[in-house]
Amino acid sequence: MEVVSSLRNFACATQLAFRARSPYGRVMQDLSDIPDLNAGMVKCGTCPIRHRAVCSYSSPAELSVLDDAKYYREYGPGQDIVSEGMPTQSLGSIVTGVAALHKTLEDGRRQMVGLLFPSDFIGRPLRPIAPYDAVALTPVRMCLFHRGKFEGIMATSPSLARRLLEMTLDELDAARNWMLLLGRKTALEKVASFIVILARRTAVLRNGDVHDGMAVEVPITRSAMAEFLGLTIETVSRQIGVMRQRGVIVLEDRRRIIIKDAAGLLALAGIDEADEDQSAFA
Amino acid sequence: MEVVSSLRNFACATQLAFRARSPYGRVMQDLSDIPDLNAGMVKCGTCPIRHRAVCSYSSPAELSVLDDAKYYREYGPGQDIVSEGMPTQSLGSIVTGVAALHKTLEDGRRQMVGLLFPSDFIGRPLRPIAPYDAVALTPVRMCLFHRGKFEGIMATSPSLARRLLEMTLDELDAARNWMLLLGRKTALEKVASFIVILARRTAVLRNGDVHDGMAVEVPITRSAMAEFLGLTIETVSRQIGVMRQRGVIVLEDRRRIIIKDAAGLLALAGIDEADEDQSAFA
DNA sequence: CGCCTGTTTGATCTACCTCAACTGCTGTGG
DNA sequence: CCACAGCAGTTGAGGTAGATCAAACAGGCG
Repeated sequence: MEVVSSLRNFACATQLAFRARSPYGRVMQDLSDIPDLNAGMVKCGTCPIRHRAVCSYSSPAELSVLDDAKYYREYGPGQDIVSEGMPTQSLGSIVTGVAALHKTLEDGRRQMVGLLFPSDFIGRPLRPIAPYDAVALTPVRMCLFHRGKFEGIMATSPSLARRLLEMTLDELDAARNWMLLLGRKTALEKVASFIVILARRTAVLRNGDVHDGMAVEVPITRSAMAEFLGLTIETVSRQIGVMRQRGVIVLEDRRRIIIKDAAGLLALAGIDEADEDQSAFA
Repeated sequence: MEVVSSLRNFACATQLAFRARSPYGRVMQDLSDIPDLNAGMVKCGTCPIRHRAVCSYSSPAELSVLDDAKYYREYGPGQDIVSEGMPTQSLGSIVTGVAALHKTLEDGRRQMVGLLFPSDFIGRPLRPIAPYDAVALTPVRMCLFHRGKFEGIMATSPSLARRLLEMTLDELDAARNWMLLLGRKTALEKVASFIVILARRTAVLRNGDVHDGMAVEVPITRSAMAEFLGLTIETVSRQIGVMRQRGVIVLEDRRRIIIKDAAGLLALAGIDEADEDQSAFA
């Protein structure tokens, strides 16, 4: 378990760095409207998310079945991967990039309900109608399977189902931590918690811990942060300001934060150390 | 899928009625501190939750293995079933009663993160440390397995794992709807949504729909409602008052609500009809 | 009858939202 | 090369939904 979780974090942090250095504009988005079925296609055995994605327990024989069935597709920032209420004909893993799941009320109020990094899985076997939007926040490359094909493979290969159960249980834990945040934390605690989440992803990659002086890349806009936290962008911005004034963090750049006082940040987030290794969103 | 969901709802509504007629006091709770390993023990084949619990896909042969491994235990209202941060040596299904999962911040702020009815599963295979408290809200009877034994059975019998995956995916959907509620709905919408959730459980039991004049049993206290909704008890009470004044509902009793204007209630809850059959917490 | 717990109601306070103006960066076109 | 449009982010002023503090009320149980 520990290994899997470290690897997940590795992927995420890699992505953060990538995103920060390469902000993409509208042109990229339009280009990627064209499905890219071949470019950069990789054999499962050498896939960067091989050891942490839904296929990580699959044997070489099972992998070759997946190899034959899979196809790649790319999405530009802001582009929909799946749309709420629409049937999805395919499902699969994020290979590179960051995506978000959203739910929306009729009047347009939106709440992010998932923040997904490389190796995370999008789509529900056996349920064709998507209960949320999935949107690419950065350029995203997906490794996809047609729904029916995937369900068929899953029925004959228990290792896929087992890994999917494990990942789903982890996501459920994360969702529950997130519910505590949404329902009971103050704005300051919410923003501090979000920075801690990012910091832990980054730290685990280096086999380290969250420590004073470490830099954290923020892979998403203030607006996406606000949707994550159930706040407005103004409140997010103000709370970041508060933490800056208190000397807990320094903004190196709008997308890069230096943690000056890790203990203070943890305290602001209302997180006890015991939660540390339980889940992505402790 | 449809059948399963109807049956789930049947169990819940049964429970609601039971709870409303039989409020238990402290004495019951003390009695139930003594594990009750035999009384009311039932063969899996005739178990009331047989067709919707984690075992619902198990063959007769598999059931007899479960039959040998299982034991019952009862919990009184307010009693802990599992405690956050503690190792759990067993896991299993609710046979009768209602239980809640809570997460707590150091200063005592609490958020409910799960509301569980008969056939729902408590405990995570492969993760011995519980990330939340589980508390009985009414008298609860659990059908339990020792952790190691359950994991062993799961490894050899894919039908258990498959059903558990299905249930976990449903819970994740529910959690995401709940996140939308916590992050973006107003107090009035939250309370209206909660009543709609209860009403749908009740309605589906009768193979009907939420309609004017229907009665809804509220299985939990205002305080538990507040913890569910991320509000205070006072606010919950006031919003119920608002709906009463507007003629949307009538309180027959503190634990029993008559819906006068179902369409109005749905509108207040900010739920569109399309969500109707997607999840317990649409 | 009187206590205890759960609920309602009232008065005030405040954290966060809303509306609005401004800053700074990036890309674009003259 | 500069001007300026467009967007993400910050900052400010003011309003409000919901929390907090406090008191009254209702039902069940000893």
